[in-house]
Amino acid sequence: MPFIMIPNRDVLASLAQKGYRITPQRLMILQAIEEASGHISAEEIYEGVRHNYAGLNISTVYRTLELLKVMGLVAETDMGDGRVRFHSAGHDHHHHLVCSVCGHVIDLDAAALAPLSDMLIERYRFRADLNHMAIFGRCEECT
Amino acid sequence: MPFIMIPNRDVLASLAQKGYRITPQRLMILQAIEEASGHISAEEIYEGVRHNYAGLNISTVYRTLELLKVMGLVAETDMGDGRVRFHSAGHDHHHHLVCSVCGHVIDLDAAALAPLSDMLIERYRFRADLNHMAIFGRCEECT
DNA sequence: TTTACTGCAAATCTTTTGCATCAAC
DNA sequence: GTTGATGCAAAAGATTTGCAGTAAA
Repeated sequence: MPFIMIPNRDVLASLAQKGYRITPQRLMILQAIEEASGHISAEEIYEGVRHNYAGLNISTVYRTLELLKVMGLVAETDMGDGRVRFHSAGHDHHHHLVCSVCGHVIDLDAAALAPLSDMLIERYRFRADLNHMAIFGRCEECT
Repeated sequence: MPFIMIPNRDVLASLAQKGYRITPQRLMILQAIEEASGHISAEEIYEGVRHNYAGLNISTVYRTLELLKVMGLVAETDMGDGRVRFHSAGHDHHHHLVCSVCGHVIDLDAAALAPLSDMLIERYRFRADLNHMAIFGRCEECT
């Protein structure tokens, strides 16, 4: 009953290898995450996929996201708006500068926080998972 | 109907000055935030205050926190456990290294992130409000 | 006296869960 | 045929809101 789907070979292999099943719902949810330019919420994935497959249930989205998260295939970021957002872990790591006033999000590449990461390990023996990070503040326009 | 209360002159002055009223509930909520060593949730404030004043309602706690937040008297931090935590904005700024495995929280003083803050302003014109920041990762024990 | 604040109850919103059915392997 | 996945509905947990009564100034 599904439609077009762009399988991500690596992800599908990871799932199959651990005995998880490749279902149309999972394929469509994965596709929605891949296609999203960046951060996408469970509700947005749900709405997006329903355009092709109205039968999808929101709990399936949450269960799939939980699975992908545990497998390290997607990462989540809390942008402070009361819902969690996801992005493909395969994409290059990046961070988010979130403007508290206008909500604008500036992406920041991983390298920009390398010094911070190094300092935390050296001084606190704390291995920061900086792919989960959102930094709040004010953007240039809202200063 | 309240009990002892340790008024914080600055905060009380700020409230009165803007026409907000000084109520026993607000005094007790403020006291609870002041007494908390660090981050405290709405539910914890509620439970703490109820020891002295059983009549308090949780919605009053949320409304007071919202007011104090807008006035810049308290700051909030999302430690990733599904509820927001607060601390007095008057206290010296600090940050949190949150272990995703054991939940342990290491405090980090503001100075440690000054280089990051400078870099974000210089390179992105983004004024980070680092008092709202929690960094997730793994602590030494959980590596 | 005026009107901001509170308590109460109900509503919202996101995320989770139990269970019977269904479909991937 | 097995058993993991899905849909449905209901639950859970945090936070918000409408409203009428209460109390701070």
